[in-house]
Amino acid sequence: MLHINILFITFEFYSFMKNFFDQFDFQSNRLFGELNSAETRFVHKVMETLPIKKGGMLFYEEGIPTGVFQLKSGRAKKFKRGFSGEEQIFYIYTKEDVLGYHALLGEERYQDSCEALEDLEVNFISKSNFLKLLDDIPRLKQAVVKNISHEFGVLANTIAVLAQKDQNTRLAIFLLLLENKFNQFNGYSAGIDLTREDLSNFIGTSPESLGRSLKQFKDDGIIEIEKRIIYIKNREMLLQFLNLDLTML
Amino acid sequence: MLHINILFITFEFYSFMKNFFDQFDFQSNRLFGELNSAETRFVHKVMETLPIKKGGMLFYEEGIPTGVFQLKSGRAKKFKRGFSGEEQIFYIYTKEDVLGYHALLGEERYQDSCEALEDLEVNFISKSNFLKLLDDIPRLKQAVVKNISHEFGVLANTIAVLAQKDQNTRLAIFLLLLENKFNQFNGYSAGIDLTREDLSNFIGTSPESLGRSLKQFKDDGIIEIEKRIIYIKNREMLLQFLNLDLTML
DNA sequence: GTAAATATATAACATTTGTTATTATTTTAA
DNA sequence: TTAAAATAATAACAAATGTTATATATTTAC
Repeated sequence: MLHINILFITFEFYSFMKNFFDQFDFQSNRLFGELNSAETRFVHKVMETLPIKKGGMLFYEEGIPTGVFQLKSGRAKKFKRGFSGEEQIFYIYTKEDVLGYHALLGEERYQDSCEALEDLEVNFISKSNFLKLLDDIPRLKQAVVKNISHEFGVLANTIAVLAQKDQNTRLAIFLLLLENKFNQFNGYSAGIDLTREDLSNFIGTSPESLGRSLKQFKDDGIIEIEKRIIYIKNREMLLQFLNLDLTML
Repeated sequence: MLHINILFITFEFYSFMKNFFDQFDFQSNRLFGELNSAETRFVHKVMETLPIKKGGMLFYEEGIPTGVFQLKSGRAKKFKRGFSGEEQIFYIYTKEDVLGYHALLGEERYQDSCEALEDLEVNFISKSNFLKLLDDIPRLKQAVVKNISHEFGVLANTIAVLAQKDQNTRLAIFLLLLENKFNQFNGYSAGIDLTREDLSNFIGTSPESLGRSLKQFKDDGIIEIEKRIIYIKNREMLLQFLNLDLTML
């Protein structure tokens, strides 16, 4: 009886976590996944491999759209600059993610910038080829539109976190999200490897103030840091920041 | 010579302000505006007028999509609830705005909630009728997709403001935006009329702390308050919070 | 119109975050 | 490998924001 109960809790918990991660994930890695093998062949035909160095730009805010990218390996940050020029990161792309299609679906210019966080291998599809793919594969167009709609919800969720949560809570949330995102292809956790500046530009604080929160988490045994890589040691304590109604789990 | 210079400054200033307002405006009031008269007749044919009382819900987060709304009069807030249930407003719709189409373009459920801030007159288009319109008028579908893409940029800009700016700056920005949005159909300013709770749920603070910022603005002669309505008295001082490079204006 | 309920304004104190400065560590380039 | 440059960690103090409490004003319901 107890055993069954535990299984039930576990199932509820995993579905909560899945929902939590989905709410903050663009899921653009699924875009080409729903195609059949003939369509997939079409897509791969027009892809060209492109190496991009760490620090290189995939595209610039206000730049004229060139095409669509899929990351084969590496990570890239998407950000916007405010009036005063400060960088605000609002997403980090990883392996398999597709990006750059917003500007092709109506807007004339890129609305944000994308920069490689490390050396990237990228599959590139030129603007004309991608628009042709959308025309030839209605299911792909439908999937892209659906995904943009989903991404809208992700940004709305991000707004809620940034506007409502204090710094430690924001850090807890982003650590959970980043570890999930960075390690979904590994069987183990390789930790969270970001410069303090990037991490602080993501959670909305200064690097010094972020450092203080990290130290608190270290002192509480929630995380460990080696070099600059953050390892989560106590996931439960991070989840407590979410202020969940645990009776439902 | 001086005269020409002043004109130049004025032009630059207005184009800056226009750009500023556009960056934070969904512009969904333009959606039906680009249609020709025959298409417009089609659209109006399937619209039905719907009165909604203050506090009434146009739709709920997680609810099954019913259709699309256009406000004929009144204002409505769009919000999402965080894990702990706190309301985060991320947009306020006014006269002419069209809303509710995200959920129809792929997502199964509404991703956010929309509530009438006052008694509304609404034009409603049912889901099936709207989807038929999108099929019959490709230009409309194109415009909707383009607009969602634009809205994505608005949310990204909102994220940058909420993550990077302190409370007084956020208040200054939102006051400028709200006054522009609320009074774009009037020749004069009728001020900003929102409950303190709604305003604080928009700028990301508590009503008490918002009150303190409002008091500071009052003491500095930036605003005046009557009943709860906020009147901007010194627009220049609000603009200074934007930290602009004024040499370009 | 009046009482009750709700919303707003304000102040005082606690906590969090921003900022400046200094030291330690890591990375880069010669 | 080593020196220089860049990044990260930490501390101390200043400023901003959260929180609790109380008084005032406004709206609602009878």
